[in-house]
Formats: sequence, C-alpha cells, structure tokens
Amino acid sequence: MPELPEVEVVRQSLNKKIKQKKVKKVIIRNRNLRIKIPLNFTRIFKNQKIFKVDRFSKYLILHLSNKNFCLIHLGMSGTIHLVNDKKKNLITNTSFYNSPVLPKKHNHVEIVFENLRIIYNDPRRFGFFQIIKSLSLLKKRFSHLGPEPFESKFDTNYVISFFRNKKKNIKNMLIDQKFVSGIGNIYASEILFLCKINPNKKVCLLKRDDCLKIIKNSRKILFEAIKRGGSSIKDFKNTLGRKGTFQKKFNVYERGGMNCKRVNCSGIIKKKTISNRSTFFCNTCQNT
DNA sequence: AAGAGGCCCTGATAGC
DNA sequence: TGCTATCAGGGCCTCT
Repeated sequence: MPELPEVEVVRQSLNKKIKQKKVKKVIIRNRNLRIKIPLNFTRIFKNQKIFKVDRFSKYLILHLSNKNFCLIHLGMSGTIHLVNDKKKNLITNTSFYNSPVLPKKHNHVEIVFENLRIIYNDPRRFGFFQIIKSLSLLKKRFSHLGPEPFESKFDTNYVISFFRNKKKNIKNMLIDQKFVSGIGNIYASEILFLCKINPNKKVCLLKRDDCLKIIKNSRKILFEAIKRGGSSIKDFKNTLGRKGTFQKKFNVYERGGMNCKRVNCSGIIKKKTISNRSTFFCNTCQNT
C-alpha cells in the first residue's frame, strides 16, 4: 500500500514520538510476516534507545543505540499505530494510516516505551522487520536499489543512460526499484500523466526532454503527496484517524472512465493492466 | 539477460 | 444470506 510519501509521513510521525526513547520491551504477537521474525528479535531491542527514525525508499530504519538497525517494510497492508498507555487504549496523535480504534486482528509486533507503544498491524503479511547489524551491512542491504527521485544522482545523464537500449515500458520502469526507489503503482500513473507520456512507451524511445519531465514530475508528485500527508485509498469507517489527502488530487488513478482533468483536453481516463498492475492514463493527452 | 508473469496473504466488494 | 471470483498501494523468484 504505502509508497515513499506514505512511508515518509509515518517516519516523521514516529520520529517525533519515539526519538531518544528507551525501549522497555518488545512483544511478538505473530511472527509470520514476509520474513519470519527471529526468536532473538526481542533481545536486540531490550533497553535500547531509538536514536532516530530514518527512511530509505519505502523502508523505515530505526537506529538503535547498540548500533543495530531495524528495518521495517509495510508491504501492501502494514500500518503502525501509536498507543498512549497512560490514557488506557487511547491512540494518540497518530501516524499515517491509524484509525482511532485499535485493530483487533493481525497485530504482529509491539514496541513498548514508557507510557507509549507502537503496534505493527499487517493483514496481508507482505511487510517485514529485519535487524541489520552494522552501517556497512545496511548499505549492502540497499545496494540493489536505485536513487530516490530527490537525489541529485537522479539526473538526466543517469536516466538517459539507464533507458538506452531498454525495451521496457516507462510505467514498469518507474515502479522498478532498481531504476528509481520509492515510486509505486499509484504515483507511477500520476507522474506519467503530468509528463504527458503514454505508460506503454518503450523507454529507449524517450527523448531527453521526456527524461527531464520524468525527473521533474517524479519529484513534484512525491513532494506534493508528502505535503498532503500521503494518499489514503480506502476510506475506513472511522473518521477521527489522521489520513492523507493527496487522493483528492489524483488526475488518473482510480478515475477510469472519467473525464480528463487537463484544461482543453476532452479525453477519457483509461484503465489498463500492464504486467498485472492496473495503470491509468488519458487516451488523448498521453498519446506520445 | 532483460522483462513478463506468478506468487506470497487476507479482506473488501461485486455478481449471481 | 451465502457462495465464488476479482482485485488491492510491494517485492522476490522463476521462466522464457
């Protein structure tokens, strides 16, 4: 579910709440995630301070005072809930996907602090926790990933040379984390709409100007999405939880059959499955 | 060897 | 009301 902007919103919220806090204990409710939580997992956290909460791409990184790093990936359905233990069961000012009511099913991990705990919930179990022992191993862990859109390394030279001789379509390329990290299925469609590039276009056919637009609009979309607290697709019944509002700004995603929002364009938004992922685009202004 | 497709898993929704 | 089929924001593995 979460792409870079949603993970960043969670990071900001977590960092605010648990930075410099000492872990009292970790409770494993269900070890079964994409990577099974190891038996020694709780021991590594015991009495450690969380230096800070970082992020790379769609991965959260907890910096522990014993120099270990804890990666958290939310997969498709992972959510992190902050619970204020002082006021029993009241969820505090929460991070991104929180509902004001604590989920009863699919809680996997609880990290307990003084008067506060975070609860990881994940119905589909595509997310995971992973301990990384050192900074060099952390770098190694991410070595297969391309730069984030915001990095200066993600420039025209990089994009042009990456696209050379590649027959992949641009939609699949944008969600390929080896090319660029953090863009997922929603934002790929939104970025290409701003670029006026057809998602089926083979990347080797893109011009220098197209590459420039891709860089510019990737940054623009992700930046705007973060600013608006991310995108919330499914509307939960509870309305008190804090949600993102960027879904209101979608030009194409989930707008199949509707009119194109671009001024002076009379096109209709099409939904097309590309490599088993739904893709949305305007059949008129994204015709190149 | 690049690129497409299947699969991991549960829940919500649509259609009968 | 209850069945079945389809789909969902990620990433890894396998096959061609």
